[in-house]
Amino acid sequence: MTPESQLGVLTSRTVDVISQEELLRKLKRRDRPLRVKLGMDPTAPDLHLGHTVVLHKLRQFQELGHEVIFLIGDFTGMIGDPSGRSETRKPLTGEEVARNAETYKRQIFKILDPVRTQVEFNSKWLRPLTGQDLIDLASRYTVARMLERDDFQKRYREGLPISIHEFLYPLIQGYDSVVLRTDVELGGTDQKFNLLVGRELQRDFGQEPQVIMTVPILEGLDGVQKMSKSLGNSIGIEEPAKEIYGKVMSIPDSLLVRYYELVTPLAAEEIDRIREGISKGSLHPRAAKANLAGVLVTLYHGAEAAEGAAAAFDRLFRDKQVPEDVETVRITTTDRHLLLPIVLTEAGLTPSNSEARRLIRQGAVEVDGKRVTDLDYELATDREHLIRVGKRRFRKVRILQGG
RNA sequence: GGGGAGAUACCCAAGCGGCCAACGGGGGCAGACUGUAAAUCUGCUGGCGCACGCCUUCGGGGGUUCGAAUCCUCCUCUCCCCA
Repeated sequence: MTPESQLGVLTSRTVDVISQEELLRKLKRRDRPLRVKLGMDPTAPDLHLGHTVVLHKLRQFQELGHEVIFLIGDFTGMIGDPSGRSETRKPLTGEEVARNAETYKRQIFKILDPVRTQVEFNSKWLRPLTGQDLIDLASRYTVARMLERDDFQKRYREGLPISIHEFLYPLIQGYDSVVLRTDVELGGTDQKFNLLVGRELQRDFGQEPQVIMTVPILEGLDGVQKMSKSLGNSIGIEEPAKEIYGKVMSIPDSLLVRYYELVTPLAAEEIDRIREGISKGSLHPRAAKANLAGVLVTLYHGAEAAEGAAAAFDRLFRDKQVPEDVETVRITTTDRHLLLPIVLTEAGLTPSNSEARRLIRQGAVEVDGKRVTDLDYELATDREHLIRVGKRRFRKVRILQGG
């Protein structure tokens, strides 16, 4: 592939590329593969679709023969990422870091090619730094420039706290690029500032500055906020096939094409066809979404799992049938009967009796196919009951005498 | 170093001695409608064998009071102004 067409592929579906000219120049040099860096915190190794946006982009680099440096920020992780909340993070033990790293590898290699991926830990070169080294590093940047960063600026303006050590985070991240002699660094758009600091520092250290590329931040299930586990709107790539399938089906239509673009490995032409089909009305959004769900489940669990998930989904929601694999719970009681709210909680269908009562009052509970709104409803022992809470919580419950 | 403001439930934000488990908004959950979409409407949103009852909760500790999220005191944290 010519450097020009490589550039076309690599810059598609990105937000910033600083700069295209430099990237092209690097691509043209062809003396060695480019070193492309992605850094991640080792604290939350549960990757979700949001994380995969940048991984897909990295995969494209690999397919063009370049090398990925997957940097696990085990040192910076201890500082705490200021991009999020300013909560102090408990330091991780070496053991935890190692375990998280393994989890990362397992997850990222569902997308990345292990052969072309180098995994690094930044504690390797950061821990040996002396206080003097750190002061030297800190002297290379000014407070005014730090405050250019969006979230610092915003917090400063709004009178929210900013700890001094948060300024170290971008500096150190940039320093990693110096140590690794990175050619290109990728990240989400929220990383733009940090990535740029890396550029500046490399220049300051007499290196050719890295090109930085940012990819869009993926919206979560709510369609508005960024996908994040703590916001509860994420789809984890190691979630069960049925979960992934179901969650994908519930994304807003407005995100449909965006998901195709950002979190599937499908070719641009194919996505164009889908987009057109939807806008012309020849492809029902639901069908496009089912296809998307299938593609994603296949990616993470294989084709067979995807078929199973689709079948289970249709059974439950299209045919309105009870799922095939409902978990059975046994509850032992000394009474002859048990009250429904208590059974719900005991069976793990509701977090508390109060919540159970609320749901019953609201008509969200069915026992053996019949809606029950009586709080005093009692379940008979010696036989199995099928209980449903809301749309998708099912459980078979058997109440045993005993005690 | 001096002066001022503030810390309330998942988030924002009222309350400023009893009527407060705590207004309102967001979020979440549930029902109706659907394509498990969106939009919309409605209800719920601390726990307790279901209660005009009890327990826990308003940064942390101690105190005043019949009674405190509300008053006093000490502590911790945050912001602003001056130096």
